[in-house]
Amino acid sequence: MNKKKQQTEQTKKKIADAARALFTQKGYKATSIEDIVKATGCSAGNIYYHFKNKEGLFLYLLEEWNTEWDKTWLAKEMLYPTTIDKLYGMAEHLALDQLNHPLTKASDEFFNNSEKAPDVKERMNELVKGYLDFNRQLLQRGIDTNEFEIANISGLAIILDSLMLGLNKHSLRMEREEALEAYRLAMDVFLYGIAKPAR
Amino acid sequence: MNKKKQQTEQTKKKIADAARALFTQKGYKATSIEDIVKATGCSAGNIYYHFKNKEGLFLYLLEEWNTEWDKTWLAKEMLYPTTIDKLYGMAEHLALDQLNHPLTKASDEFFNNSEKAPDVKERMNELVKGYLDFNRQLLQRGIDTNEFEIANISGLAIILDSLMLGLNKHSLRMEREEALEAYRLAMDVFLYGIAKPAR
DNA sequence: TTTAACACTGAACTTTTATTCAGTATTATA
DNA sequence: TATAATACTGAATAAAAGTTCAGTGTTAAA
Repeated sequence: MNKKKQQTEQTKKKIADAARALFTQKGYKATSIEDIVKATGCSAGNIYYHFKNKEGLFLYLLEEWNTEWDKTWLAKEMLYPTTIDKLYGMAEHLALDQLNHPLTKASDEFFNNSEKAPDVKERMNELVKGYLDFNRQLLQRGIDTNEFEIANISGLAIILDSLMLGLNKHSLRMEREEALEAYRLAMDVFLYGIAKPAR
Repeated sequence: MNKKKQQTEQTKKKIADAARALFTQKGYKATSIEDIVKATGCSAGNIYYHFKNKEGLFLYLLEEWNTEWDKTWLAKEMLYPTTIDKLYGMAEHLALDQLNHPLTKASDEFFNNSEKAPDVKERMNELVKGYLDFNRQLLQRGIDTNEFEIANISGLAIILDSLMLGLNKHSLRMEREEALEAYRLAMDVFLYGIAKPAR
């Protein structure tokens, strides 16, 4: 019962790796099963043996990416004492992570496609809710530690997510150092703004 | 020679309007000619009579969108005396006019997926550069009028664009008032930040 | 060794897609 | 009125896409 499980894991990973690269490069819709077949060397039927369908394959990649991000962040979070430090740390983490896994381009396309089965929509909504919850918690901690003076936590969770979302797009055209700098600057602005203090 | 020209203009506009809405909502690849046929009520052949092909239709929309944005903003800009006012005005304008920024989503997809002519790519790059130039000019004015104290104008132009870009994505799931509020809040943050002043 | 579960193939099937074109109706021109 | 140009139809075409499934070889269980 070992060699089979091992084989399954191996090909599932092979398919996932190829699909991730292709979705990243070409986008969701423009990546065909045939593309994945060519990239992996295995048959179309085999892909459907391991994944329910194209949508399921993509959602699998998103969720995998998500849990991976959570894991690495959890290991990093301890290093930052204050919430402000955490925000800069998160920005850096995102900047670096998204250079390696820029799946967001395809997921934007995927998300904005209206006609989806309810279970697919459910999984998508859970993903977005996860991001905002994460931000809310972070901001709440900053309030608790008296670092921020904000009332509208939910609103600012969206602002923060928007900032990171948009910045990711631009970072695709940047070098590593340039992207890091941009993310740091974004956090500067998020925390301190650009207007002159004396008003 | 009048009734025909008028008719052509009318149906061309009808097709463009429907296509714009669909591309915005569903993205480039996911919008089919059949979708546009259903939305307009005219035939597929008619679309190809007025536009060279799907790509040509999309490029037409991009160009039209660009000139339209410049025109409307130029008319509005006078109303806002300070640069800070201009920024809030721009945010409101973006929040309300949902035909502007949402198209960037489709154009990103279009730009990234298209393995097509380099002159098309060049035109898309010019568009992005145009936004950042616009932001840079706005920020420069704010510095000239002593409203801001920023050094890294180019960096902040990207931050501002990122904020608007990301916020637009969230605003698709919002009601009108909710979206307006979010854009206002975004500008608050951009200008004043969220950290406590006394530090 | 026999049986059953599993991993996989690849061609066939069904939809969907962009695009074309022969033909029709309407309008302008001579 | 006759002719040419224009605006449009809608069915046909052909390529590409996602998905399925009967069948094949391999591994685990009895």
